[in-house]
Amino acid sequence: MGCYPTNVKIMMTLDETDRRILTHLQRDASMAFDGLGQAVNLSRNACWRRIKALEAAGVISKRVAVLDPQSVGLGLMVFIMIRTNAHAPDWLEQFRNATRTIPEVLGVYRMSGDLDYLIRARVADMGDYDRLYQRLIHRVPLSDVSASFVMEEIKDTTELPL
Amino acid sequence: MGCYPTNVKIMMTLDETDRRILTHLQRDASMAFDGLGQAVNLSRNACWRRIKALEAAGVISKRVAVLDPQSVGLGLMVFIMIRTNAHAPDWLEQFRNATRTIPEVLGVYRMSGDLDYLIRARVADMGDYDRLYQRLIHRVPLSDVSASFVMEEIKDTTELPL
DNA sequence: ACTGAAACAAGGTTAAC
DNA sequence: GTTAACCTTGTTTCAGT
Repeated sequence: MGCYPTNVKIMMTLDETDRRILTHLQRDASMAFDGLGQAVNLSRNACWRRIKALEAAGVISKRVAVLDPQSVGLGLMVFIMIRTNAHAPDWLEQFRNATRTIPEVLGVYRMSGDLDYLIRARVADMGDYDRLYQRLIHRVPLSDVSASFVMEEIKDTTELPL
Repeated sequence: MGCYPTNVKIMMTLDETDRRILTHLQRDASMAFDGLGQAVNLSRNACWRRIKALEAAGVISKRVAVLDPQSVGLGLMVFIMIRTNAHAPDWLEQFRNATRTIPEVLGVYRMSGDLDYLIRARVADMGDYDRLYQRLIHRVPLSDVSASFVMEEIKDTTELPL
C-alpha cells in the first residue's frame, strides 16, 4: 500500500522512543531530524536510523499532505449506508471497483451487523452528492441506500494512539 | 488546526498545475522538489513557490506520517452510532471534550437525520472496544448506542479529489 | 548493538534575471 | 516562470560506549 518497501512484514516492537517519534511524525512530518531529535532526546541520525527502520518495517506506510476540504470545495461530508441482499460472488467485486475508482469516496467498509456497507465521502454540496449517488447506482445495483450528512465535524484525525 | 499559518483565509483559485502538485503531495509528500517539478513540468522552485503559497493559503493544512494500523496493534475499526434525547446545552460540550480526548477515537460527527452522532474509532480487538465503550459512557451519559465493526476495509484514504 | 561526531551529498531556500 | 548560488538538512562513515 504505502510508498516504502514492505516485502518482509516483520512485527516490530516499538520502544518508548519509537512511540515518541511516531507521535511527532503523525502530527507533523515536516520536521527536520535535528528538531525531532531534540524533541525525543536523540542525535540527528540516531533519529534518522530509527525512522528508516520504521519505514522499512512498514510501521510508517507513507507521508502525505493533508488538504483543507473547504479550500478545495469539498465542504460536505456524507455517510452512505447500504443494505443489500445481493450477495452474489461478483456483485462485491463490482462494488469494490466502483467505490475505489470514485475519488469523492474516501472510505468504504464492509460491516458486521444489519448494516452491510458504509461509505464515507466528501462532496461540495447536496447537488454534488446527488451526482455521486447517481454515478454509484449506475455502476452497481443497490437496493437499500440511505445517506446521512455531517452537520459538524467534532473530530477528524489520522493520528493513531501509541 | 494545521501547522501552517492561516491568519488570513483567502480562497485561492487553483490552476491545473496546482492541482497536479496537490495530487502528488496527497499521495507522497516525501518527494523532493526536483522530482515533483519534473512530474508537473516545472523547475525546482517554481514548484517550491507554489507549494509555499498553498501552505500559506491553508490549502495544504499539514504533512503527516500515516501509520499502518496493524503494525501498531489497532487492527479493528469500529463505528459507534449514537441517538440521544439529551439536547441540553452542556451535554454536547461534554460529549465533544470526551471524544476529542480519547485517542482511539479518530472521527466524531454530528449528523443529520435520525442518527445523531457517529464515532469512528480504531481498537485492538473486541475487549479493547469494550474498554473504550466503558470509558466513553463513564464520561458522558449515553442512552441509545450501537456499534458496528468493520470486517473489510475496501477503501480508506485521505486523498481528496481535485 | 546502538550511540554521537564529523564529513559528505542532496535538497530546500533565496536572489537575480 | 527560470537559473544559479547558498546554506540548511538528509545521508554515510566511522569511532566510542
